[in-house]
Amino acid sequence: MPEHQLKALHSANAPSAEPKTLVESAYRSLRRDIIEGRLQPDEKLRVEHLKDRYGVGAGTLREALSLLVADALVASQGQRGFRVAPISLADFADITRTRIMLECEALRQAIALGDDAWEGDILAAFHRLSKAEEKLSGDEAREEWEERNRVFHEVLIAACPSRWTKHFLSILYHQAERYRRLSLYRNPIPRNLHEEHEALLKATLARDAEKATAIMAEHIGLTLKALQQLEPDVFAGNGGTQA
Amino acid sequence: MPEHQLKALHSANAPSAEPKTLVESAYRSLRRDIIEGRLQPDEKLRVEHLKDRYGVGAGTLREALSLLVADALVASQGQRGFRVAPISLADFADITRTRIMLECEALRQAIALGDDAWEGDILAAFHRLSKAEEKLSGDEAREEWEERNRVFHEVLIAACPSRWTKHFLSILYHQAERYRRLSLYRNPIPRNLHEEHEALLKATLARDAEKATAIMAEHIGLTLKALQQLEPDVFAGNGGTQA
DNA sequence: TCAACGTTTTTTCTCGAGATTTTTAAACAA
DNA sequence: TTGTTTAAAAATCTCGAGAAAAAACGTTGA
Repeated sequence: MPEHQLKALHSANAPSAEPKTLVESAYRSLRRDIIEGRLQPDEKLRVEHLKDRYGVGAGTLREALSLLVADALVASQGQRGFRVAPISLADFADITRTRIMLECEALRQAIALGDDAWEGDILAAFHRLSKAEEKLSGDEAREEWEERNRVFHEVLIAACPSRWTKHFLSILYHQAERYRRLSLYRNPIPRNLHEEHEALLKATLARDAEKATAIMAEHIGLTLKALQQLEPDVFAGNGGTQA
Repeated sequence: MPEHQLKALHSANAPSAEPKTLVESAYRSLRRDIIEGRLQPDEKLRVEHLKDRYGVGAGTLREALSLLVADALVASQGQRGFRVAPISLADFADITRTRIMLECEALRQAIALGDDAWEGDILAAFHRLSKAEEKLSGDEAREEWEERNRVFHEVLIAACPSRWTKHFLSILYHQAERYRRLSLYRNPIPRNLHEEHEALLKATLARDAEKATAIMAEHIGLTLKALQQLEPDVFAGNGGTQA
């Protein structure tokens, strides 16, 4: 029964199956609020307050928080409750480097092993992403763009046979999403995301692994560069020197 | 406060700090029982039975199980409870390959960045491991050897600055430990573990990154080869074709 | 003014009981 | 015998209340 393990490994990005339990429902709401910044980094998560906010019991919320520890979006300290995982530039640099290593390797394998159906899926995901890019001006559309961007990256490496690599990448992607929002808000470097994605698409379909991975590394690294050129006050109240 | 995040990321292998809550206590006992095979792969984990076995309440045990989902040692299915994560040869092959990629990269960085204290720690860990290897004949000593082997691998890459790489490696190490026990029980290939570790030590201290990573890849890969040469009935009742 | 101590308040952690859902088993018809 | 429907049984999921710990606060003393 491979389905179970896949679901377990990819619990972080289950396509969009309806949450069947209150725990899962609270888990998703919490994760969304953390990634989108409504629950700020390093903020204390008091169970008594949050159980009203999300309309569940204390035990249920506690269980949802335990699941978020898996994604490293929440940190639990011994007997002193839960906190939103802190952020720092050093941490994002680590996330970016690790993600580049894994995602380039996955892409290399996908290019070597992908079949026709895989190519088709990539084209479809790219098309949907392009459509979302056009109407990115409105703030509402960002939600949709973020989702389609995730799917595009996911489909690119779908032909990679390593479940573990993809599992780790999905964790890193969600981590990076927190930082990406900071970057987009301030908009320091005007990027032409469409061209980046198109170059990635063409190199991949041409089965040019060297070129594709180079573009991918550049593409992922640009968000880090953007954040590095930002004033450090974005990370208000962090530790700062972790990695 | 870097300590929190480190603890969160490395929750899977907290050095040996006393468990301060019942949840953590149950979490450790459960993880131990799963890794050592007392709770068999794919076995159903009924909360009502297990809460007696571990002497905690239902909610507490449920929370501990949620934490184990993080390590992918337990899989939770919608509204149908928890299960021990299944095992398969394909899964172990994936674990091994991914681990080789990450651990070699980490070792390369450690060799480039390690200082004198790091070298000293490696020597100390190697010495303790060697002592444990001598008395490995008895079954009791395996516990100690396994722990010192883990520390040796951990210290080797301690100088690698990437917390995320080390976090993922600690997950993979625990996963591999389940399979390693299967391999040791049957003992198909007589390995000279001491020589392997010594070669690894010498190449690392000589700062020969190419040689060290080559030895590391061979060292990690041997357990997979041993299991591949074993009859497939070791994985009784698995899916078998996942990766 | 500052530091240390003990009390009060808040928060976390833990447990058992009740409501839904899934699974199992039996009964019945074709 | 086989398949479907129904009912009983088991397990999961959820909640609120009580015990233990940590944080906050004010008081006391130098």
